[in-house]
Amino acid sequence: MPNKSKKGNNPTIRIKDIAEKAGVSIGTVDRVLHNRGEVSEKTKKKVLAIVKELNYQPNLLASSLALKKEIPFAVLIPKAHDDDSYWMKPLDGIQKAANEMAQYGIRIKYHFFDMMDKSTFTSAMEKALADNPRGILFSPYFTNESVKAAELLQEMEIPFVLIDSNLKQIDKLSYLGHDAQQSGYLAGRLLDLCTPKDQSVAILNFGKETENLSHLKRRKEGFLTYFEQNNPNRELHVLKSEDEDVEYLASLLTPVLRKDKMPLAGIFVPNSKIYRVATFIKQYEHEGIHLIGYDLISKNVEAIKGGLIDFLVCQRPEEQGYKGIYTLFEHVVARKEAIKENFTSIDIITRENIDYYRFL
Amino acid sequence: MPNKSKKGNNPTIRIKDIAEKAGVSIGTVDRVLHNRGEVSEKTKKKVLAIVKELNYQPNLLASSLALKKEIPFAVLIPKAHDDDSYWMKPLDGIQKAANEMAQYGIRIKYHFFDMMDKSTFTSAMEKALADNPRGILFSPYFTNESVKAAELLQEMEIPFVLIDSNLKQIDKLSYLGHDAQQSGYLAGRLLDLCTPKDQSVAILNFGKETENLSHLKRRKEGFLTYFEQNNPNRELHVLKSEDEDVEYLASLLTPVLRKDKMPLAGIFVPNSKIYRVATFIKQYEHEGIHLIGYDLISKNVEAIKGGLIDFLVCQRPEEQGYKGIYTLFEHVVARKEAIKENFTSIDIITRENIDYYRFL
DNA sequence: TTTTCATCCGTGTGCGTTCACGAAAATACA
DNA sequence: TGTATTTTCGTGAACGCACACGGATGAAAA
Repeated sequence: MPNKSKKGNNPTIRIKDIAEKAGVSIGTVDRVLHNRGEVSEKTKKKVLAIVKELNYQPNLLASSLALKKEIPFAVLIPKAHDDDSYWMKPLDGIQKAANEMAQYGIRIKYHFFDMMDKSTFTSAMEKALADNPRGILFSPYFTNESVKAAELLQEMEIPFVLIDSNLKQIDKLSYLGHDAQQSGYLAGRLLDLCTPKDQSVAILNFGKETENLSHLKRRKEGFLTYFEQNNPNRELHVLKSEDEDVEYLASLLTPVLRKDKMPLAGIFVPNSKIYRVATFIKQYEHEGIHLIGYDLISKNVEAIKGGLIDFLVCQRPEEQGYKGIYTLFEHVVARKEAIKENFTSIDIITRENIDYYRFL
Repeated sequence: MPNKSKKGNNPTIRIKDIAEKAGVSIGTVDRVLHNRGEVSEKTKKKVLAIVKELNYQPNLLASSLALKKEIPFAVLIPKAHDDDSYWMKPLDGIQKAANEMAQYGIRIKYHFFDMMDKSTFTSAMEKALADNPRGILFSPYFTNESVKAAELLQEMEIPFVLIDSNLKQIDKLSYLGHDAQQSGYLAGRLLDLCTPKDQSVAILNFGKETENLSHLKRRKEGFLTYFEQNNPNRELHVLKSEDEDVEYLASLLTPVLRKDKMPLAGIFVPNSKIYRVATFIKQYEHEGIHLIGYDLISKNVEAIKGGLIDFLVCQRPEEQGYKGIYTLFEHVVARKEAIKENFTSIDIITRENIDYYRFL
């Protein structure tokens, strides 16, 4: 009899069904499927043909039940300075994925590196490799070191996914992140939209900032490109703050704000530090200046709810972490193909919709 | 020996472990866990205590492998008029969930009803109930009929989740949808932001529109509330178009557009029909009017990319479908608790970020 | 012909559950 | 006390798959 397992109309085909149709035993089919040899070319071809014909889909449940060994994954991301840090967020997503996949034997080992110190990245990667992970998720924060690591991983045939930033030239399993240039472009659009055309806008970088430099650069490019293409007459200030201190900010911004002909109407900060500017705006009572920044860290959330920040651009860091692990899982356990470049959406957050952006 | 299954350090505890510790057989433990009687109070308590002590987590894989019977779910949503219809989107999400959960024996039966005809809802619900589903996902499009159905489902002890609209007073497993009022409020904010304060804005309803009326009402309320609270001096036109025809629209809008003192600067349509207005704007060359509407149906996508629409508010219908099924699954198979009111995010879509809103 | 060895393949066991079946223990009734 | 019931429990076979082990076959070497 074929199989009457689930009483559904379209019977699920099992290894046994293939075996019967091919006139061999399930052991043989198994050897073919995992191609671990010990089977003649002839029967191998026959089996493969039938597998294809019946469109056999292995039962993941039974598979990982039988295959009772662990599957170690490694995660390599920057250390979060505190609980409000950006890098807590991918971690949340990763942990959620880890919980869901514990059933399938997935075990995740975390390694953190210091964003100030390249050597910690390399040594963390070495530690990660020490326990022979079946897959790695990491953030290629330091480009050179990451390229080297990626090449090593390729040699060792360990699949890896990148989150947050991309290594374009490298053949990874997948990249999960946002399009930084486009997000800057979007920020330009939003700032342009909400400020009078005859006033100026500024982009402000924090100089001490060591966060993902290539991202910052590309966000800035996108922002500037927007005005080039859509409003070239707009006066633009490109500012750099050497300090995060409010007094320093005041000394930097006040001269720009004072200009009479083209007063400053909006400020864009291409990372999560926008809340610093919000603090300045509040302390010095400059309400009315429009602010756009990045990321749903709690200080920013507070500022946007208080009406100090107009827009936050959000790159779904939790989703990056979650999907990153999920992609590894699907590749290793379910042998599925992955999407090479998987851009997360660029969310526009305002005071009005922020409460509905809770990632679970 | 305890168990050395996964070679992990913290051993997964199995039914067998509980049985041994309680001095009974696994059959007994099983009976206790599924409390299907035939076990004395005394041993039941003992087993339960040990289950709790060891924090036993059943192995879903083994469970659904052994439990080879099907789990039928029913889905009850409005019929999509065509492939570009809004109601295709939740369906996509539902189907994605269905594929993932086929492994666990989940089988979904679809029932569609006509948005013009209440009786089709009732009869579809009857059909759905006919094959004793273990869970139902439906859209309570017709409130009265839905309340009745919900009460029936409660009696029959069939868990159900609602998508798209909510039945507040009803005790459902979960509601998945957006906050309609707040999305209208957000639309007000956006339109206010991108139009000069001394010009007027309009909200336009299509009269023939039979789509989810309570949603439309609440979106409108939110929109009006925004202006009441934030810009009460703004001139507001509340329009109703009896026809979707461009000529009719022209006859309706032209007088409003012509006003010299407070020319019309923006139009809000509280549903996916905004593309009709876009067509009108283009044909009658009224570029410069800002448009805000709902939903990523392809006609709207086209219009937003062409620069005719400024913003689309998106309620993630695919996610509603996906999560709806997922919630049922978790409740029925994994016996997890669900979140009663699960609002999806209210996404702001512009020409700049639309390409990154592909749901998979 | 018998022995040796490599190649190819089938059988059987176990993964953690579920559930039917029937046996044992406890209780009822005579 | 013995028998009939009822209650309570243990046993074993699946579910689909992975893999170890050993058996069969045929060709080459003795």
